[in-house]
Amino acid sequence: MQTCANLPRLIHKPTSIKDIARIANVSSSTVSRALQNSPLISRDTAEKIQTIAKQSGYRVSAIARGLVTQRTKSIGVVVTTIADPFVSEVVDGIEDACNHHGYSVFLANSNADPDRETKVVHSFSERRVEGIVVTSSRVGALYLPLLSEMRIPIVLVNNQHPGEFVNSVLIENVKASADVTNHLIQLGHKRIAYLGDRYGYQSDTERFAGYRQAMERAGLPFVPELVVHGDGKCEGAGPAIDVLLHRNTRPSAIVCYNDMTAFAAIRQLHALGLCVPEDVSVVGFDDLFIATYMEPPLTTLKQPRRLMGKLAMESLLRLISGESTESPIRVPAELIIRASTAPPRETAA
Amino acid sequence: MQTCANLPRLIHKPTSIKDIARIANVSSSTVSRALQNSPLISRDTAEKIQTIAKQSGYRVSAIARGLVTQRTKSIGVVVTTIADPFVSEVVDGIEDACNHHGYSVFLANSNADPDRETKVVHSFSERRVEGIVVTSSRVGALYLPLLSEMRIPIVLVNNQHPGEFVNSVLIENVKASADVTNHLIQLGHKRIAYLGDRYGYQSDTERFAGYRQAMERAGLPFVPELVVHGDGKCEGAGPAIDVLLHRNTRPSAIVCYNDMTAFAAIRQLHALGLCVPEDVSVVGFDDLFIATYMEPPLTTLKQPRRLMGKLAMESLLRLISGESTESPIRVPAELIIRASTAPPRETAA
DNA sequence: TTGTAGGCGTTATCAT
DNA sequence: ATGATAACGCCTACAA
Repeated sequence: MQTCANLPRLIHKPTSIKDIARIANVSSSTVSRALQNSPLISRDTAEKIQTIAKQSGYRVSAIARGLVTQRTKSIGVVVTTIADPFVSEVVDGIEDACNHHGYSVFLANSNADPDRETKVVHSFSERRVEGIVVTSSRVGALYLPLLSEMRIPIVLVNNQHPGEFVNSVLIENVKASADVTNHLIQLGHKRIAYLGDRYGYQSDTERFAGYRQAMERAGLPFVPELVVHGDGKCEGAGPAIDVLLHRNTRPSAIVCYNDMTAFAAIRQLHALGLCVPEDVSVVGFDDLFIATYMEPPLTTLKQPRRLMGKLAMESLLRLISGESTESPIRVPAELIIRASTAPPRETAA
Repeated sequence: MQTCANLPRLIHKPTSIKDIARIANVSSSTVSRALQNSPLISRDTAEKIQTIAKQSGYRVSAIARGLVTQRTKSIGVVVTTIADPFVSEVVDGIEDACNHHGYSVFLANSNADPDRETKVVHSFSERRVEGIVVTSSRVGALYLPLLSEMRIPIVLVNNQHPGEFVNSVLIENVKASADVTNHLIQLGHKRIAYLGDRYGYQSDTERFAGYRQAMERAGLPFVPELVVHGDGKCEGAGPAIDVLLHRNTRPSAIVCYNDMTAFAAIRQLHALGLCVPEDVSVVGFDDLFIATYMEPPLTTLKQPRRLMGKLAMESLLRLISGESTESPIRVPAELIIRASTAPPRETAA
């Protein structure tokens, strides 16, 4: 338990280009140039200056530089919550790409609150970020007015919106969802339920479309009773499962909007005395790392999350540099078959 | 698939205080004051100016302001990887606290690479962040020289280091680990193993100490054979379990360094045909949200991660404002008993 | 190769 | 209550 009062620090001021200039007996422009390895500087002075800079622990003020260059080399990332495992991996990819390009990232949670989200974007705007990437927001519509006003390029991950400075990176949801539904169909399932998300997320809509497409192509009837909605998180799935199982048509398999939903669904099924996959097959979407560790290990769709972050950032950089870009960028999801799916009871052996 | 070439944006410049001044026919200082609701301004002009500001979509340049005020209202957060569920929740707490205080957060991954970590801190320094929080780094020692040079307050989460501008927020690891070990002892276990982390993390050391303390106080012998090390992640635990089970003394319970390790351990035990908790009890540390969803649900220690982030940020703010502070801050972990622990076979019934 | 001067968008310190 | 002016730390013509 140590205590420290450290007011003196507040007086401290970092060494500036001028300080170095004084020591080196040159003008501050010379220092500036030397520090940027400008070819207009003699070897000698350049070295001398760099030595002094190092010794004095000099660090350019990115903020002073930003003021004059009008480029902050920073971007903003707004997420619903960074605590979401899907989101955090995407951000990991974004951050990595940022490094490679000398950018820094501002991070902000919106907590899915439109007000908060607006404030965040404003704050980013004040900080003069060169671009913004938004992951998994359902309020993409908010950005259109905001950005036309701010003229900052934006990239949406798992959400889409038309617009001049707006790009998107999306999973091939329809195909992926159809893939996993087909997997169930091939196992012999006929009464396949869809457990979706409550909010009007684009990804939910698309996954639902893929589900319907696969059912239709297989000549299986679409039964509205087999469609139910959670809230995209664990909490909502339990009740949704209850509802589903108390309807007339009982499913032999459930396509879940995402892994979290699937976890909760499986748990609820267990609570109701049902076995997975013996009584009901369950599939997720995401391939969170714990999907492997579940009992049973979850059949799901693997999204290249880090890659999505990387692509989003690269797309943003293109937007920033004024290059023409292609949008949306669609990335494929890979079907990972594990043990939560099996042929239905009546068909199996 | 839409294409857009948007070079014009690059020419665009945000409206400044001067623009507003011109429109309102006042000096820029008046505008500055009006925008800050200075009492030195007449109601009328203030309103007029604010209206114009709103209409023209004016946003203060935080960077210009920062240059003159010498306060950026920003902090840096360095993490090994934001994709780690423990880390991301801590960051969630930090971010939240930042909001409440008008701060923005720069996020950077170090990937546990000292070089990278140094670069990150330098980058933060250039951006003139007012403080830095570092989570779960094992290279805390790096910071001492760096920061004495930069004089930026730092708060370490789950790591500790003495120093003038350094504070720490830590879990009461020793007690928590002793608690969970005691839980096993009370169930009747005697051959309790410890599955630790490979790196020299402080938290690992402390948890190991708690384990030993509990064993000793219960009069149980310390068996070095029962101690094995993974790598703090899933990958390392499997092999470690193999090693452990091929030694002479077979444990009836395993205290794992964290939940991830525990998941992997359970999985490996299953692979070896052993049942949890019938054959071997397993406990984790963290209470990741999926701990509930595991089969069996994991007995573990719940760390108040969000709170830790919040406390870290508040501690940092105090450091920033030069207040004297108390360090380290220790937060308790709560024992959550679930189904992965049971009396050992020979004792049961 | 180096120096001078001006400005980036604010705030702060004087005056008025 | 408002305006003029000078910073803040850096970059970049333009001059020398």
